[in-house]
Amino acid sequence: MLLGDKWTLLVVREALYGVTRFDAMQANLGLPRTVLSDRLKRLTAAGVLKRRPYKEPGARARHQYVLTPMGVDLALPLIALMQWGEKHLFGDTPGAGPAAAIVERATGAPLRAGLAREDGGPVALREAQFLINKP
Amino acid sequence: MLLGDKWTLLVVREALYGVTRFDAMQANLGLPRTVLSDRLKRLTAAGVLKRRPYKEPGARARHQYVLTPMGVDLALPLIALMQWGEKHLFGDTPGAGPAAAIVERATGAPLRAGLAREDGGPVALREAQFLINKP
DNA sequence: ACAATCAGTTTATATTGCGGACTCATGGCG
DNA sequence: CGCCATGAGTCCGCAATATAAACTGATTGT
Repeated sequence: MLLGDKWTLLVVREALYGVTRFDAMQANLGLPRTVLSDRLKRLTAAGVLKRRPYKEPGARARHQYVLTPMGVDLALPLIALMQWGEKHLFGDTPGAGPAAAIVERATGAPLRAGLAREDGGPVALREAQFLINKP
Repeated sequence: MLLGDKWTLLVVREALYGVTRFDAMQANLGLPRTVLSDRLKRLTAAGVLKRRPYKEPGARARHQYVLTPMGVDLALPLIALMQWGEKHLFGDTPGAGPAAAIVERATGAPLRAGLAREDGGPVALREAQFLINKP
C-alpha cells in the first residue's frame, strides 16, 4: 500500500513545493529520520521520486529527490485534498491560514480541483455517480 | 491527523459506494473489526459520517453510517487518487481493472478530475503553480 | 587538523495494528 | 416459550511500525 500512511503524501507535497533535500524535508515535517529515509526509499522504488546526485559549486556532492512525471501527477489528488481541508476543517491548526494557493502560472488566476467531462466542460460533484465494476 | 492511515479513506470510499453497514464494510475491506470500529468513531466525531438508526421492515433496528456533506466532498480527492492509481500503478493488483468509473448522472458521460479556473475553464496540471504562504 | 554539515543508520522504547475469540441485544422460528 | 442466527461491537495477546535520540561517515570550508 503505497500511500497509506501518515507521512508519504506529506513527503510528496514537500517535493511539489520544491523541497528536494533530506534535511530540509525532515526539518519542515518534523518526522523521524528513520521514517523519512524509509518513505523516500519506497517512493523512489515505486517510481514517484528519482534520486539524483548533484553538486552546487563550492559545496560537496549531495543528492536530491525530484518528482518523476508520475509524482507530478500526484499534485491533483493532493490539491483536491488540501482544498477539502481548507473548506471543512479549520479548527485544525488554529491561526494557520491555507498553507498554499494554487494559481495558473501564466495569469496568476486561482485554480480549483473539480470534475470535468472529456470535452473539458465542468460538472458539479453532485452530478457525479460511481459505476462499480463487480467481476 | 484525520486521514493519515491505511483504512480511513477506504472506509469513506465504501460509504461513497453506498455501503452503510458495519459488517458489509468489514467484509468488503477485510480489516479488523476493532480498527473499523475505531475509524467509524473518528469519522463520525470529525463530522464526515453520521450514525443513524434505521429499520428495514421485518428486521430489527440497526444503524447505518451515512456521509455528511463534508464526507460527500471527499469524493473529489478520492476520485483524483483513484484515477491517478489507474493511470500509474497497474501492476498493483494484476488482472483487476479499474474498480469504479465516474460518470455524469444525467448523461452517463465519463468524468475526470482536473483543475479549473473559477469561471470553469479547464487548466492543465503543468500550467499550475503553488504559491506558498510563509508566516 | 578541526568543527560543521548532510544524509543517513542503529538502538531501545512506545504505540498501533492485527486476528481471533468473546459479548450482547434482537428478531425469526419450531 | 426456548433456541439459534445475525449484526455490531469489545477484549486479549502478539506482531509490526513509529518515535526519539544518539551514533557513523563522508566531505569541506577555516
